[in-house]
Amino acid sequence: MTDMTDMTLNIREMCDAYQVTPRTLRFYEAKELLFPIREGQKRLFTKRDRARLKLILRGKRFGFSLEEIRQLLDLYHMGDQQHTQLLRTYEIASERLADMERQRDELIEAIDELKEQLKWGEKVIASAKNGQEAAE
Amino acid sequence: MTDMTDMTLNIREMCDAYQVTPRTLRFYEAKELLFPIREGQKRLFTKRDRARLKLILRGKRFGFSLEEIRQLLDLYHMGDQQHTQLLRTYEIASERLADMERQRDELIEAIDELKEQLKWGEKVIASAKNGQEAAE
DNA sequence: GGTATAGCTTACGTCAACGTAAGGGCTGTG
DNA sequence: CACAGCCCTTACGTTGACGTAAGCTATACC
Repeated sequence: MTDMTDMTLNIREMCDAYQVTPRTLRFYEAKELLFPIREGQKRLFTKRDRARLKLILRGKRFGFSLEEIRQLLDLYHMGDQQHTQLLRTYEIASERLADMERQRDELIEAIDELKEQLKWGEKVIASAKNGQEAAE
Repeated sequence: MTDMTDMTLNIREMCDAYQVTPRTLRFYEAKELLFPIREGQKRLFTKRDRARLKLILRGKRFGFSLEEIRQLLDLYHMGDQQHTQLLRTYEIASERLADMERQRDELIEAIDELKEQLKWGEKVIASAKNGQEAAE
């Protein structure tokens, strides 16, 4: 077996893998969302960074700010934290979960409503088309 | 019956009703998301404005930009549009709907995962507590 | 008439999340 | 060694969605 060393990606590979720009990755590092190791001055992104980036991108799609995401990430990465900090993180995550559930419910409702509107739109379009045909 | 005239709200009432600032309402008017009528130079928000504002605020919670929302609003308000414009609006709304459905699915998945993490967090917290008790 | 209250306009300020430009370093290749 | 190709840092620019301050206006009340 080819020594499947705990593969790291350089910045270019990382960008291609996740459809982001180098600037974005460096920005996330500056904001302490990612912690690539260094080889000389070049960044090497680990498996851990890849897991975190996935979560970051997902969080963004749900409208969370990077700061909120940073706090959430802590939850996924607490091994030897202090108890109180851990509790705080747990609370934050619980709130976030409630947010997400609310958002999900509202989203489901909004989807229904929009579907209704689209049905209505189809009717209008169809009748407009008929009107046009009649005018020809 | 007290003449239930098609009640309009002034800017203050509107703000209180929807938890937004006057600046926000003026901003939305400038961006042509709302169309309050004028009494002198004062704005009066109609039932239509209230319906639109609800949709705007919801759209925002889903991470849509004001411009995207503006296009969507057209769908809820097309009476005498031209056919092509109407079609375009319909398309935009359809895309938006697809977005929302994707978002919903992803959200549901993320909720599950976060729940898992929280369960795990509970375990860590519980065991940390035991350790502390044992140390006392 | 004075002034408090509410609303208005104009315009500059702010914050997040990057974009983009400028200049420097390392490595390999002809 | 010259030059290309990547990567790096520093730092100013940009966009969206308002915040905020300054100064004007109209109505209400004393």
